[in-house]
Amino acid sequence: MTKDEILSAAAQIFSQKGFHAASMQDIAQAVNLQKASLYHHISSKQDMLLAILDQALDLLIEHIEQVAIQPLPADEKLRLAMVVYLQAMLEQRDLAAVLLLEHRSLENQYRSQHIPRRDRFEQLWRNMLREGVEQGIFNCTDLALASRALLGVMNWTITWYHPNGGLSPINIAEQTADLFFNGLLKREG
Amino acid sequence: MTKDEILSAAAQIFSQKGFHAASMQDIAQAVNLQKASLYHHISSKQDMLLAILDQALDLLIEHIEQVAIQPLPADEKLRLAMVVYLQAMLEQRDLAAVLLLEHRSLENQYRSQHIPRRDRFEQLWRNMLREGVEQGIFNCTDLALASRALLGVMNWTITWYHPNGGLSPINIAEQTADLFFNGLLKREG
DNA sequence: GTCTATATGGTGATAGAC
DNA sequence: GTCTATCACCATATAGAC
Repeated sequence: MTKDEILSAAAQIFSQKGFHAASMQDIAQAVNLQKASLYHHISSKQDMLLAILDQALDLLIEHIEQVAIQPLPADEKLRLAMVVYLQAMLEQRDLAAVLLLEHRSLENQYRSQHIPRRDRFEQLWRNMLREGVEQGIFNCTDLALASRALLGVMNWTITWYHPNGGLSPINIAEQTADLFFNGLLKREG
Repeated sequence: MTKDEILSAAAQIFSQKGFHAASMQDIAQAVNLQKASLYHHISSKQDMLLAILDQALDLLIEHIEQVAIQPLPADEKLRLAMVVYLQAMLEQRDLAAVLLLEHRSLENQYRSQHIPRRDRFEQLWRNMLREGVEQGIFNCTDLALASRALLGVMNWTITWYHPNGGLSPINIAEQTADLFFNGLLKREG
């Protein structure tokens, strides 16, 4: 048994039941161990949560940064980032769900380790929006609000997506990007 | 002590700590009772959660329905609904946060009571989108996806809004509606 | 309607054998 | 590295006095 296998099982259970409703017993059972044996690999339940959050954030940051550094027009870059982000999110649903919905279960001491990385992640989105404003192609009066709207429209997907629901991740990603870029209203003419 | 006072305190604590992390002890303390005394007013913790979810949903449905029945052009109607919804949500943050983030802590038997109302709520949004499509003013190929994007951009607000954060609810509501209607891209010309 | 006391069971975590 | 056994604690909920 490896630490990664345990974290993977834990992520699945945390995402299904929520951090506090999930017990060490549940996790041990999922990997066919006694719960005491888990503590050979991890030091506490909070420690597991932090590890999962960091792992999820690393995964997403890595994807987004690869897009962010490319010399593309801001609209193409942001669209690509949205598609890449949504695909990664929906293909690693357990990790993403824990990152987005369980991060508040982190106790203060652990949270202070995690927060800086999360800020950097949000900064990536804000910077991509800023580029578009500077290039005169984004219509955006408040960068902070726009980046939160952008994250909202993407992150909320984790609350309703099911892999057998008819829409594929790429399909969802493209349509969501279209809607966010063009808006709901039909253009005149 | 009334049931409503207890539910109100419970909503605040559920929204702060999450349902499972909040104890009956916490709630009793918040209303200056012994935890055993709570059971004179409510029958279980799950019962409290269901009551809060229903209360929150009632509040929001009531607001949205009042807008939905008005004979307005679809774009004006949806914009008004968004503003009304966001204002109600941000002014009743505790209720809304429990509704949006803790509903999955409901056990199956309780959930089956709650789900039909929730479906009706989502149907209200979908219908308003449909009206706009029928009137030829909304650009929307997939009603289900668009309504989820719409709910995402609004509901995510509950995860970051703080009343002393500079932006007022009405301010947030107007800007969010603008962005969702017009899109991020600047129009040509 | 609120209290004290308690039943009953699960929790995260540790000790120490193998 | 995994086990059995156990600790100390907290959870939801109930019983019954006042």
